[in-house]
Parts: sequence; structure tokens; C-alpha cells
Amino acid sequence: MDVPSQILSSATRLFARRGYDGTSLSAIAESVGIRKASLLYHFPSKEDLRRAVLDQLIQHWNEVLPRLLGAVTSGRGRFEALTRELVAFFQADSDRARLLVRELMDRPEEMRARLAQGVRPWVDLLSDYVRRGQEGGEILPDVDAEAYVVHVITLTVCGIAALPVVTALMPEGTSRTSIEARHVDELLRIAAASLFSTADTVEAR
Amino acid sequence: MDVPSQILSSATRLFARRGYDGTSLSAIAESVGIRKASLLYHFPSKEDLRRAVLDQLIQHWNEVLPRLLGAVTSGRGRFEALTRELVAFFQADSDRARLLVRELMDRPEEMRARLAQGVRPWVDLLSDYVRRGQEGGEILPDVDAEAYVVHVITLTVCGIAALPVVTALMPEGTSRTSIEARHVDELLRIAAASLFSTADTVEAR
DNA sequence: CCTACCGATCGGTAGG
DNA sequence: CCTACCGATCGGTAGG
Repeated sequence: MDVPSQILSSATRLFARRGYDGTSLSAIAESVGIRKASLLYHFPSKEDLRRAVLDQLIQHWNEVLPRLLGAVTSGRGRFEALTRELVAFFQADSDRARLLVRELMDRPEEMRARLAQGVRPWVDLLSDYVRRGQEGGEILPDVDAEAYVVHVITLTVCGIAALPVVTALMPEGTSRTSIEARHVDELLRIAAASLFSTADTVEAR
Repeated sequence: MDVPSQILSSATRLFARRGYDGTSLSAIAESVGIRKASLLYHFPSKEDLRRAVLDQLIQHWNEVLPRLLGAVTSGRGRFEALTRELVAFFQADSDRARLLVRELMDRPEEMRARLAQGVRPWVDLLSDYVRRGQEGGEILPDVDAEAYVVHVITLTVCGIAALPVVTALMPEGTSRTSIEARHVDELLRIAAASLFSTADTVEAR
């Protein structure tokens, strides 16, 4: 892997775990194995590096999401598959979820603009599917389409970012399934049970 | 209001909005109208101030929560009232939600210990109500009690902390109800619809 | 990609 | 509760 990519990777991990203000350029440089001044050759300022990290995350998202959404054109169980993929995307690298949450808190206005531009179209698309499902009767009539989609995304991102902490609120797993798996399963169940009009969502588990 | 309380209040607001690392002691002192050295007379270190801020938030929580839980002894609509109160608690001062989210990200191990000690008992209590409701049949049999309760808390805290940002994902309100109110209503609907076995939760809206 | 260095700001202390 | 001051560290630059 070339140096700029190594820098981006280290910066993502450190920004996610210690925050932007809590991460010094020296710390990032050290984890790459170069000097701070060398890092500043590749990224002219800390602010530039932050933007590059966020750009890369959103770009990754925009490459993966269309593929997932292709599967949702037909209704029903596809919706649950989509939610499961969304969860899997953030679970595969939970630093993504943590970084997103931090940016939400640190720079709300910038994130508003980024979401309105990059995520809003996907929310609108999914909301339309929801409304079509409401006309067909498979989806509960009192679902607020946009608000529902936004809540599922919020719960996924925050649920995974907070997972290492909230497991302290749950009892030790007596069964074979881990506490993390139970948590994710219940997230999927909540998303499905509050969307579909009939309760036969059990088939998908 | 005496000086220490003013310091706590300013620190809460600034820690919530700019983060711990992003807030200098001078900035807190300035917003109170004193010098940094004077602030350090009341709180011997920045770390002491941080702990005091968090203690105060948790203490406030522990004073308000028992009163809310008193109302939940009998089942059903009370559960929805409790969720509504939980949302109202954080909505009344969204800095509380933001501070909590930040601490979750910044100091996961400390928060694990704090939650296990201070919040876990409430989660257990509510989980027992859920299980009793499952035996009675009013609550869906496939609800994972602890995971459900944790998700509702997560969604409430994160949903409110992120509210100013995620409204960018929703269309302008054409109806009389504001976009924020729609968002909160849908949160309550999701919590109810994924808990109760019959769909007559509409009465509560 | 490095060494050497800059001014600014940080949390914290001395002493009153 | 203040003025004055401390060493450490920050992001960033010069110059090679």
C-alpha cells in the first residue's frame, strides 16, 4: 500500500477512536512510520486530511450502496436483506460508524450539507418503496416513510458505534448466540416489525 | 447561581457542542466571566471538571427516572408514556444527549462501567416488565427484552443528538406538523409497533 | 521524505 | 478570585 493510502487508513482509525481534536498529526505519522513534516507533504493541512478521510468513507458507501439497492426493487424480504446489509457494512469496520457519529457531533452543519447531497437521494428512493408498499397493503399505513428510513439508519450507525459499551447493559449470554449477535438480531427485528403489516417476519431470521 | 454551578453549566454546554478536547479551560472560564486560574480553584483539573459534569448529568437522570418508572407498574399505554418521557427528557436539553454520545465515543471503558452500575438496574427492571407482558400475550413473543430496551434508549439518545443534522434528509413539512415532531412521533411509533402484539397503538398518538 | 524550527495555545502552578 | 509564569505540545513552514 502506498504512503497516502496508509496515511488515510491510519487517520481513519485514529480519528474514529480518539476524535479529530484528540489525534495529533504526529500520532498519525508515527503509526505510518514517517515524520509529521512528511505527512504534511501528502496532505497540506490537518483539515485537508480530515476531508480526505470523510470523502473516502462516503465514496466507499456510494460504491457499495447501489449494489445493495438493486436487490430491493421487488418488495418484502428484500427490505430486510437491505437492512441486514446496511448493518453488515458498518459492522465489518465499526470505525466507519464511530467516525460518522463523531462528525455528526463535531461539524453538524457540514454533515447536513453532505447528507443532503449524498444520502438524501437514497432516503427518497427507499421512502418511495415504503409508500408503494403502503398502497399495496404489505406495509403499515401509519409508517412515516422518511422518518422511518432515517431512524433505521440512525439506529444502525449508533447501535454499532455504541455496541462495545451497551453490551454492559445486557446479561451474559447463557445461550450459544453471542450478546453482539442478539443485539443485531433485535435491531433487524425492530426494523421489520415496525414496518410490515403482518407479523410473518420470522421467516427471515 | 453560584460560581461552581455556573462553571458546571458552561462546561456541560461547551463539552457537548465542541467536545472535551475541543474545549479549553479558558473558553469555559471566559463564558462564566472569570479567569482560567480561578476556574482551577473550584475544579483542580480539567479531568475533575469532566467527571463533575458527567456526575451531575447522571444524578439528574437518577432523580427523574424513578418518578417516570413509577407510572409503568401497570402495563400497556404506560410503556408508551415512559418512552415519551424518555424522549422528552433529552429533548428538553439536547446537550445532555450530545454529551452522552461524545462520552460513549471518547471513553468507552469508563462509560461501560458507569452504565453497568447506574443504568443496568433500570434496563433489568424494564426487561422484566417486557417478559411479563410476553407471558400475558400483550407483547410480541420474539422481542429480546434487554436488546429491545437498549435499542430504544440508543435510538432516543442518538436520534435527538443527531436531530439537527438528519432533518436534512427529510422533505420540507407541507403539513402543520414540524419535521422534528414527525421525527419524534415516528420514533415512538417504531418503539410501540415493534413491542406490542396488536396494532392498536394508534390510540396513543 | 527528512531535520530544524516557528508562534500559538494548552493544562496547570506560584504566590498573593 | 487575580496576575504572572511554566514546560509541553500543537499545526505548520523553511530548506534541503
